[in-house]
Amino acid sequence: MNNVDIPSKTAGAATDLPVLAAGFAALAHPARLRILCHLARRDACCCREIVDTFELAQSTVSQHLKVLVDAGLVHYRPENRRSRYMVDREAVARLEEQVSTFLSCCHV
Amino acid sequence: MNNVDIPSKTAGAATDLPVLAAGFAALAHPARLRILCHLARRDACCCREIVDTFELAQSTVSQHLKVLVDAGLVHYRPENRRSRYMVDREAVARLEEQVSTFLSCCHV
DNA sequence: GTTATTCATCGTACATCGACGATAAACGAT
DNA sequence: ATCGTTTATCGTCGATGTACGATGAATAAC
Repeated sequence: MNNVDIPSKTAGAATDLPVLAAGFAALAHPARLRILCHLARRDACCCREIVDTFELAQSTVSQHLKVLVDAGLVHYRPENRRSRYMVDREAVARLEEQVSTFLSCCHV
Repeated sequence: MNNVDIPSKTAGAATDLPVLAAGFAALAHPARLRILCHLARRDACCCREIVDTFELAQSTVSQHLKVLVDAGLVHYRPENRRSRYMVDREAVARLEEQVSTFLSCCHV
């Protein structure tokens, strides 16, 4: 019911719509897009650096980061003082693939 | 501030992050993904047909359709009795392009 | 030990979402 | 004219999102 067969080149990859929708939701805020983009430029960031970069309270940034981490798009490792956030590039690539597959099926 | 320069092949296409985030938001619900997919299969649909297809109240479907229309992904023309909903395939293609551009910039 | 820094989490306040039923308008059919 | 169908919109209710300040824990520096 929540799966869609997609005529893709990658054989038999059905798309799980709730999962895909969750991915979209994680990206549905400009601040998170900016954060993700910022993370992608550097290799790793601590929360503080992002707070300094954007004009947001530290708690707000922490929340946005959590959303990205929960969505699996960002890696998180608590380090000594600063925590280490890193784009999970494979996950982003995977999401891009899924999004592309889904959207191209909608404009063939 | 909300624009990101992306090293894309398509020259000079800066991405407007609030706009992109709005696109993501429109797709951030499984029901809307299913509706969009359904619309893409048929050429055009009335609201009723979608109501019959999915187990949702008519008002709910109408709301979801409105979101898709407001996001510019679906065309809307009120016809005699039934209204006519149609995927705007160019808009979807455009969004796919923007998403791809943004996401690939995040996993280079 | 004390202090400063960094961070996650909690609580709060407000806005928005998502579902539904009810309703009214438009229209075809009788 | 009346009835049934289709649809958009309104109101409501609970859940979720978004922002912030406050707080406490961990740790580096002194």
